Amino acid sequence: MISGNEIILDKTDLSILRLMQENARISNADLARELEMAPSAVLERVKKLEQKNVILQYTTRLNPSAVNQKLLAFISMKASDVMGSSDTAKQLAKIPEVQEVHHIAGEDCYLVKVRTADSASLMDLMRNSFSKIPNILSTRTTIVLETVKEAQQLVIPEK
Amino acid sequence: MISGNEIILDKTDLSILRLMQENARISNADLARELEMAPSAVLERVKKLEQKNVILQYTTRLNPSAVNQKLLAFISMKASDVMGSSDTAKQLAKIPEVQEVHHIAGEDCYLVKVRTADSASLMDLMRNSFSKIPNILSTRTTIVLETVKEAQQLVIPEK
DNA sequence: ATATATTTCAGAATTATATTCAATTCTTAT
DNA sequence: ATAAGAATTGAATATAATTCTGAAATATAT
Repeated sequence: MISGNEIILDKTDLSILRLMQENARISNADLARELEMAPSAVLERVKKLEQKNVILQYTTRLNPSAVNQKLLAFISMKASDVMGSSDTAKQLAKIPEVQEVHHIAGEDCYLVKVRTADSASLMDLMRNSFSKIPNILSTRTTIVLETVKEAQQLVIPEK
Repeated sequence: MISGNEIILDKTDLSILRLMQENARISNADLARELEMAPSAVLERVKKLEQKNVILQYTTRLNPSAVNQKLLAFISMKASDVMGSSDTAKQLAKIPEVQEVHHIAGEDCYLVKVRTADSASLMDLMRNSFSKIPNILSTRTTIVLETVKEAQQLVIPEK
């Protein structure tokens, strides 16, 4: 095998993924019933999908309000990164409140999705975390008033 | 209780949520071991968290490339919605390729996160789905070159 | 075409887990 | 203090996960 990493998924794999994306806690037995296969066969496929890095994570979507993460914002920023190096992005990614970091087309630009308790917490974050990252030339914050559709990953407070 | 829907989560609940957000397929037995509690007690809490809508969904994060969703873009749009009604957002939310729909501050503005196979698919989507939604006055597409951090929900092809 | 290797699958056996429930302990308000 | 309600435990049993083996199907090499 010279080529390398082309991942081929058949109909059965895709069905498994569809069911597990919908409900990650579906039992292997139920999966097998849906697919009309033996549980052992299904289990083997799931393990391969994990190994092949098709399945990245089983996660739980939480109600943001319930864990006191009521403010959602997108911050776009201009940075003076040298081509190829993206230390800025990596440092942004380390901040727990930062849910997503995307390097976007156009300029030296990053788009960051942030979730905090309120606007005061967001300002704290910008003062204490963002301001310590070098290369950031400017930021522009967009507050989300209402989210109609979403999948998320939240920062759960210690206590 | 006159107030109504204040959800109170204790330390144990938060630990459960933290563990389950990290790995939705953790067994109840393992959860109990981690928390040094009886499995039955943990199970009861998890069920309550589901009932109280703290837990929204157990989901599986997939490798976008593996399911042929290689292009990620953010589309910001101006719409002529009447205050309060947000049919536009609801219609956007119905499109499977649309992962997120946020109503953002500033003007009558929506921010939409879209994932497709490639730029041709994105253009198809804009021609065939977006253009059929009334009230949209203008759109601006931002292509993501690289994602450094993310949680997602993907459209899995039928076959 | 044929042999060989690889992959996929089903079914049985074993081990582990989920689930239920009655009894008990812990909380909280009075 | 104490009653009422909530949460937890532990044991029993119902379900499920996991492992293994061999058969079948598929792919690859000769």
